[in-house]
Amino acid sequence: FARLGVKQAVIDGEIVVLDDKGISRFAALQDALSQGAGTTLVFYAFDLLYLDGWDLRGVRLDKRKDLLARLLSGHLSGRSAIQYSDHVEGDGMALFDRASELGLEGVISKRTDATYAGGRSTTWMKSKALRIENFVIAGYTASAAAGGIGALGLGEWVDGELFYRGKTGTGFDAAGMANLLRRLEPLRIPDRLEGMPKDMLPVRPTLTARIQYANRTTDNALRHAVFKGLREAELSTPVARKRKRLISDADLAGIWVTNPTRKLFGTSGPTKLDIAVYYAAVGDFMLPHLFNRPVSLFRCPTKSIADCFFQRHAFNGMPPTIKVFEIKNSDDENKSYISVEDAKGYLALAQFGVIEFHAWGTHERHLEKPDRVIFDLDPGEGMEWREIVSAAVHLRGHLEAMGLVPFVKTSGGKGLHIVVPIKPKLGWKQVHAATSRIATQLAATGRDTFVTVMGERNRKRRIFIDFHRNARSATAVAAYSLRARPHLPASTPLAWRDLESIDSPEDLNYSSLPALLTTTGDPWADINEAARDLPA
DNA sequence: GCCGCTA
DNA sequence: TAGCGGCAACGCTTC
DNA sequence: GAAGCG
Ligand SMILES: [Mn+2]
Ligand SMILES: [Mn+2]
Repeated sequence: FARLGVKQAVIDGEIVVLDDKGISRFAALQDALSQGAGTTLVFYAFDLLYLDGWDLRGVRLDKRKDLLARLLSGHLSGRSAIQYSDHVEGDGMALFDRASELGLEGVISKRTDATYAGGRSTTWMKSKALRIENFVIAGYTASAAAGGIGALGLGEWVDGELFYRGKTGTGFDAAGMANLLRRLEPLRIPDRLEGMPKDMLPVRPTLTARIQYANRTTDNALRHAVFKGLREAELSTPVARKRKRLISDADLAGIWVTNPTRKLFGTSGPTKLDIAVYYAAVGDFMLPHLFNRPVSLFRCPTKSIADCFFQRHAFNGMPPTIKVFEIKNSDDENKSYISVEDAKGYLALAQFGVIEFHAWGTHERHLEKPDRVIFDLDPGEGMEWREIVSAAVHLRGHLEAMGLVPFVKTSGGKGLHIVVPIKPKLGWKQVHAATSRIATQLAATGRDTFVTVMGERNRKRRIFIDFHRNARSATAVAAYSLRARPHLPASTPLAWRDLESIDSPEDLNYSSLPALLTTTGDPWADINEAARDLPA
């Protein structure tokens, strides 16, 4: 400001932080203000109220901006900390559409002949851009005239509860509608959400749609909602391979649970039966990775998510075919441990409220010689999904250069697991140390991206390479295990070529995964043949 | 979710 | 017999 | 030695 050719001026404007596309991001400004340094603040000047003795508040807007532009001109470059906030006269609608497209927050419109007025007034208005967000499809209205569906009923999860948010009747063509109808019809359920119209047919809220809308009514319903497509994961179809059946029809017929309709968390969402059905559906793919490994179960037998607990020892009432054996702990005491060794025991665990399976990186037959190691990439706050993906690809290259064959799965949360099959030759101490070295080497290639230490605040905006899952008695969530969170995401093995096409790992969950697996099969089917020697 | 104790 | 309470991991790292 | 972490 000191360089401007002026003694005193009052300039109205806004301080912003721009992202790499030059778009103002409020969240980035908050970050910048709380962290103090490191980012570049920019002041956008949009009005001039006073200039060297002249009060300009009574002057027309177009004249004021003209003066402002002349005051600043000659002092600004594209990188200056002060920028002139330019305007467009005339076609407001076209500008608004373009702003929506670019993902801008919206448009401010002002009358060119207006004098300055602080606060709200009729001479200017703010038009928030249309936004696209995800909503659950909670129902639909049937309409023969429209070709099946009249409108989709939309829902939104808030604290584990589903609320009706209105409907949309536009955005789908004939083919899209036929597909939607085919998907929605089998999902019909009896109970309507509060506020849902009487002619709407409620469905299980398992499909998510991208919905564009302008704003919300006072009771939070969407205005001008437009269907922009289903949000779902898409995976590649490999050359057909025969599905090896590990679960027989007799096993399936024997599935039994008490309280099948018990909602796991809160008043809506998945039930105990959903868990049983999911594990029955994925068992053929999951069991090869689970059989005969010491396993810890994460159980949620009651309604309260806070009462969930880990169980690694044998327990009363256990399914009879769950195997029990002894393992010495670090104090040399014998403790009972368990493993799954047939489909019957596996399927029976749903009755005990088992949601998650966590396995050791070894088999009972050679307990002290691990056969799989895992690098758990944990994103710190502020890490984007695509950054985790590129970190995983980076680590893959590193491991392949060592002659190893890495596999990838989602963790079920926000991270990724890189799993490497190894020949069971080294002991736990050596394996843990070897993975520590690999993690440290990787971290050295990007100090700003990676950390290998657990505690430390520095995990913010970094990826923690957690190699400690490779210590004796440590576990990692098993391939295809669900996670005990509201929409039951699954830890999902992926083909490397599919990794980049996933944009939100929560789309891989108890409801979507069984169908996806019937076309993809298990991308880890050949993992055991890929075991190599881990350099000690 | 299950078991064992108590009223 | 209905109801209630106890119970269901662990080892390593970091402070 | 206690607290945090997964
Ligand atoms: Mn993780
Ligand atoms: Mn971790």
